[in-house]
Amino acid sequence: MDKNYDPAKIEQDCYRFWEENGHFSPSGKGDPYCIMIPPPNVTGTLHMGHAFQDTIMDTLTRYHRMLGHNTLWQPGMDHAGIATQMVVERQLNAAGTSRQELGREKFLERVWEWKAQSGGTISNQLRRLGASVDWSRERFTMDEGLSAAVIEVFVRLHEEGLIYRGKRLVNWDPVLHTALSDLEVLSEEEDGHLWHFRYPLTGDSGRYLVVATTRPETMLGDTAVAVHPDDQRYSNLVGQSVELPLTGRTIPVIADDYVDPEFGSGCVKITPAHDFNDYEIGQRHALPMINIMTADACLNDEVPDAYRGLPRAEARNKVVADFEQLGLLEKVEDHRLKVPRGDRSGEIVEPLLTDQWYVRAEPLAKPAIAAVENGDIRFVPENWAKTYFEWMYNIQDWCISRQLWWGHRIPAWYDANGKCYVGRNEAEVRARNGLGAETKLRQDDDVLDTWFSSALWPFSTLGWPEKTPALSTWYPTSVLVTGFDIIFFWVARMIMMGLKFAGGVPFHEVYIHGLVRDEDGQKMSKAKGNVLDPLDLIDGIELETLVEKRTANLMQPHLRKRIEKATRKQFRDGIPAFGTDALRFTFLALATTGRDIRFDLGRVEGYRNFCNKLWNASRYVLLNTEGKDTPGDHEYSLADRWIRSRLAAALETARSNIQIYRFDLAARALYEFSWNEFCDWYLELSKPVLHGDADPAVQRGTRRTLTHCLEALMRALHPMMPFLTETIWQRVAPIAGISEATIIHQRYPEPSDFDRDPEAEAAIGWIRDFISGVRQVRGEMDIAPSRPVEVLLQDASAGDRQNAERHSLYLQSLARLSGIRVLAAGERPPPSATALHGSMKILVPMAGLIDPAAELARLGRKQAKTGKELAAGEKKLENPNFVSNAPAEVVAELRERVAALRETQAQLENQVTRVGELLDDNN
RNA sequence: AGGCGCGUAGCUCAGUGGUAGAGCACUACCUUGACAUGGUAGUGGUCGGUGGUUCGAUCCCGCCCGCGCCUACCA
Repeated sequence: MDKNYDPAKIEQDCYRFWEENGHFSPSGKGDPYCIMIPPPNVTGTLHMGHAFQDTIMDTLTRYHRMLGHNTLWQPGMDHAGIATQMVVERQLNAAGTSRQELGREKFLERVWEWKAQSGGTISNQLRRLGASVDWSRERFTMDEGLSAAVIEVFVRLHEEGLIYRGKRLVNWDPVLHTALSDLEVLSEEEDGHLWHFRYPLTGDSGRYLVVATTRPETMLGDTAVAVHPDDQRYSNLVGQSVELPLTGRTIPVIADDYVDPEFGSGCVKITPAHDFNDYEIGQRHALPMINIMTADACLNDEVPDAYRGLPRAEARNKVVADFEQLGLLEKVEDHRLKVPRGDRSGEIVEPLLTDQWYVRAEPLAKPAIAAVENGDIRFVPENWAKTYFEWMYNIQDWCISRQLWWGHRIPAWYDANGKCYVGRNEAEVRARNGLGAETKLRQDDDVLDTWFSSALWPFSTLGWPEKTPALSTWYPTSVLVTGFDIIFFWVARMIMMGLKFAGGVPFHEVYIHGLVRDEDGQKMSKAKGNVLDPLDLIDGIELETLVEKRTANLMQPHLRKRIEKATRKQFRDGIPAFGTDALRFTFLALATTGRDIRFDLGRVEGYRNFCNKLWNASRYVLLNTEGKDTPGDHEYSLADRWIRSRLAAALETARSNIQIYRFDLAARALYEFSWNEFCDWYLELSKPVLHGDADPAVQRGTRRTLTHCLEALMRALHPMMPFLTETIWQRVAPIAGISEATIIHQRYPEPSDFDRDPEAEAAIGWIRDFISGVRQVRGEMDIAPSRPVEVLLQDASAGDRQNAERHSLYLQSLARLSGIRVLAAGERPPPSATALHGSMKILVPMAGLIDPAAELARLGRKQAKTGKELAAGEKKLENPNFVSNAPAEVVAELRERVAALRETQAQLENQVTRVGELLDDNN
């Protein structure tokens, strides 16, 4: 083995070995365990959030595989309708052509070409992350099988009346020319204005109502003015009408609870065709809906000539100018308002009346709510169930049509009269409706929302609607691992669809993880320029390359300077290569409940060092065991028994925490065991045994313990850091008598594989305290570690003497002692520095080593510390309420502690006196 | 406006009704034959503030301050 851990040398070979040998395939034996990957967008690349999520899923997958379960981690991607279409359109535009020029068929060919290329980026990233997905089962939402499932669901829902077509108000992207889901609309506060317009009252020249609006141009589509029914100021006007300026129309004044009398003038202009609230008011009052805009958000022919064809913004200016000219502009105020923008185009979304397809949500939501209420599905952490219910109780019908080309085309056909037929294909439609070849049918141009196919993902990937063995084996899946941001859009919809079509919940548990943020707590986004490619942490990246990467293809090029500056500041020397295992371990260590994670490079570095530590510990083990085995019995030393006991404890903690998704606690238990116990103490304790002339049977016991513990530790860590553990395991397993090719299918270690041994733990505790005591004196007195010292034991009990005798090999080696001498009762020791060990004193003679003044200072520090603790304890015991009310064992414990502290204090006092005398003598 | 979460060492984060912990950073010493991506020892915290419950609160409860997110939005 190399002296230093170098992830680049092992990781990719390791993955290739696994993949080529089909090690990720389900075993076909044991309880089924299945995770569906939340399909990433085929157009994109995996960001830190994905890497975090994938690490968690892979850890669960590998863990359950090692528990002997029939484990499937199902990979795949979604087709990301809008995003993908946009990318390809941009490519076409750059090449001087367009989607329209190419035509639908040719365009789709181009998209498929792009998909082949782009999808490769993500699969490569997944491989580099060590994801043990079953590649042979990879699925894509536009695959034939999945498309068949989409059509089947659409048709069945339609047959049941749960899908309908209607003219409704939708979020319309005027650049991309499609409806958007709420998820694709981002509302941010922006500076705007509030314009106050005067609407003259009909038949009463000179009197008018004042309405306030943030969107003056929409007044051309007003069909009413509303006031609150209880508003005294206007009650006499309800039922009358106003003359809508610029249009020559007369519109009614109506009363509706929606109006807030406190805001503005208390009068609201109502534009049912261009505002969601107004739309509902329009419904309630049967108001006409006048759509005044085109798909480009320009004014259409419903408005007076002067405004026709104007873009929204220009129309706004002209309307305001015209009001001013007419003397109908009351005032203009500055106003902050939330502006909804399409997240892809960045353009302001226009509420627009269009023909769309909808899923009737309420009947589907009912059983989906029940499934969480009755515990069929459990959220982890549980809090998220609230978020889920919140949405489900207020669920709206779901607009599933999109005016795109890339996606599942809606299986509906129209005849010449516009009559609509739904069916699995044209032939079925004709057959069912008795339509002969003479009837011309035209398929709906629109496609379905990507989320519609994603909602079927847990069962469509397993072969539904066919009754496949995979479906019956792995559905319902075990757990869904995802972010909270898509509980509404994806999780809830999978539950509804799963219950409706697959005969049960799609998963039993939903593990919701936090968001990965940058070091300043900012959300990572391309626009902010603070995104990190997980591969850049794995392989490292030069500063210049990183700057280039972050500033390339910016939507808003003016941000370039700021991003570059921030990047140069944060990553002065670029990013070093940490390797996948370190990155994964970092994610897991930070995966606490319900909390976003701030990504901290320092943590990754720390865990990279941990990898190196494991690497070198293994090197030590191999160096001392490989080819060193000799036949004969073995005997376990105290240290052997101790480390086995500690390993059992660590395994217990690790296992129980993985079960409850506390990866941070599991990771920490194994980290602490590895570093603080196995490396810091056990390996050191093994040295005097192996390098000395110990009994060969004991040496065999130690070698055995070294290999067995390391081998088990590698298995315990494997789900978290797969590459390092596989590499080391393959070397150490044969020595432990295991002759198999890979760690992947080995059993996850159990606490009962090793014996708990309280006696050994106590004994090693004594030894550690002894060694630490000497080291403290050495450290604080600046005695060179290379210089052996002799220690004297004063007031040693029979047990102490026995321990010192029995464990002298350990003590001498780890504390670097030249000898241990027990002082006879009453024997006066030479001037010494002291370490207290229970009632025993470990004395390090000062002669030539220690400056009495320094020892005095050190004792002083100890006294202060002990004194403080003692005072607090005594104060508590003096409180009669405490003594009478606190549990007896708590009081007893405190009494003991205080007694011990008094003893310590007295001994320190003693030493201070003695050293003080020495100082006086010297003077 | 409603909901959720957070506030613990300089930084990133664990944690518990009864002696406050880790990693990184920092200080001193050390290249001892697994590892300087290391070792040993150490410095560092009125656990956001304030009341209450309790013998005892960093932990439970109320209020306040600060931060973040989500949902609904005021035309």
